[in-house]
Amino acid sequence: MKTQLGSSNIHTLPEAGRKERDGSGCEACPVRETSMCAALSDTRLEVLDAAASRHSFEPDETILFESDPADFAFNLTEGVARVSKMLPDGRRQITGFLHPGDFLGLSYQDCYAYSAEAVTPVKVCRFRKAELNRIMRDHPDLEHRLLSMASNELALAHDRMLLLGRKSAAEKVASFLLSLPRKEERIDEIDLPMTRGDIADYLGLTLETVSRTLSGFVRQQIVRNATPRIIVVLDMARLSALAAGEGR
Amino acid sequence: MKTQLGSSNIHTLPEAGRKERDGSGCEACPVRETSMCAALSDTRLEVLDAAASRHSFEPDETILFESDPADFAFNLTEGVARVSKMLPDGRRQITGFLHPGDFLGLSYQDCYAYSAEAVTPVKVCRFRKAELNRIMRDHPDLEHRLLSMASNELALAHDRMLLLGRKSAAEKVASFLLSLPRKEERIDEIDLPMTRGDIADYLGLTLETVSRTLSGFVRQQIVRNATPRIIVVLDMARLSALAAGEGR
DNA sequence: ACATGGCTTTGATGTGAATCAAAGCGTGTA
DNA sequence: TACACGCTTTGATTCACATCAAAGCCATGT
Repeated sequence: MKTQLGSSNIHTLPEAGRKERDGSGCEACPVRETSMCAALSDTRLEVLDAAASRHSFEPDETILFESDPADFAFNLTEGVARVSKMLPDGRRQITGFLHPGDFLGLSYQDCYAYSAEAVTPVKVCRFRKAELNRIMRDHPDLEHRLLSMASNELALAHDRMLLLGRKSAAEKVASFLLSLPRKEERIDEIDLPMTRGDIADYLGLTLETVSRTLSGFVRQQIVRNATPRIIVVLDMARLSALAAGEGR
Repeated sequence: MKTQLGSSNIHTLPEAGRKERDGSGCEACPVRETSMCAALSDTRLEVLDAAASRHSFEPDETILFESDPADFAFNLTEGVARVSKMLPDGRRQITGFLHPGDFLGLSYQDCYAYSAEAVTPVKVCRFRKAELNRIMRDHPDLEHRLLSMASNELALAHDRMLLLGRKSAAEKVASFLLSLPRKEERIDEIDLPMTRGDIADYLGLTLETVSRTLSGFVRQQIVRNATPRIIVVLDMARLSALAAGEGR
């Protein structure tokens, strides 16, 4: 999978993504307790609420674009997004998939160092960086929360480097499957909203290798394919061992 | 390069590394202006000074060890260190080389997620995490500084993922050479204090491939070998193009 | 000056994943 | 119902890098 510049893939215009008009604030927000917002009490959250504007993005729409001025930060409230970097000839590395509660756009540089696009329909809270910085000055708890989130991200980034630099294709795919969020009630079902090409660009492989590896897992009865998009884990022990780098 | 468990590679004992007795504080510290300490005025810095203990490590000595309780954070003041993660069978990924001014041990987990060892003789300021957190509460500027350092690290980590996942061996080695700090007066000289095996484990290659690639650069007159440890850049444009993924 | 040991370089060969190529399969649409 | 488009799977072949193996090159110490 080389470039990904489909027709709908327009750069971030000042008002990219549909702006939501309904005043649905933070009270009923699905990530109230898992995102950075958890750092603030209900009353203090009003400051963030006032600073936020809500936006929606359709699949493959660009949320922010590498090298654009980094004026905004985002809180992902619904859907799945991919963060990626490109080489001049189109080679792409997806550096992360974002899920509800994840923060996007932390950076003290002038321009974004990466792009982000919606994988599924996405909703975000958008903040002006300058305003967010002002709020952080007044609310150290928020800054503390962001530091702890950043430090967790850093730990995950180190795991990813180990994966990219030293794991085999099978180990990469196994690790990836286990890194995805699963529903508690269906703990053995893994949803893959992204394409094989996206997965390949995340794991440093080609889409053919991802597909072949997954087929191999099916043949070995490690997983079962409910649909191409839903994978059911049959042998969690084996999958975990592979992911940890213990099985061949 | 598989394991690296040489004789001197003892785990972090409570008092690993020689503790320095001389009271040389922060006034003359070489990283006063580049490390997290830059966030504090001279007077406020005394609080950090009081909380710090100074330690030295010889080459290959362990500064902190993966899975040990993460009680301390470190400020590297002199020397070069490597941060690494291992797979159970000994495959190793070096996730970063640390230079003076770099911070080590940020993490809100109970145990370190990686190991760190000295490459050259290293000096550090060591802080108890609990104490550092207390100081941060009283000095939001320090927390702000750490957040900005963490966000820079995160950006570098994303670059590293692009490198590991999508760059060729030549592009990896070129990127690596240009990522190393150079002296202003000798801007074309690159010092490689680490072994070819370390470089390989950093780039997701083998030491033979690193050596061959470097030899290739010499053959193509891109660099010259002053000693195996000192590389002189002859064609910076070509090297930069390679690193950026523009030359073949 | 001469061994020793650790790192680096170079060479021969092998292999896992990439590349090139062509079917399958599903889902939305006429 | 049938067509079409995009994604996925499978197959044949190639290639970049790994692996295995052997010198070379310094430092250090005797």
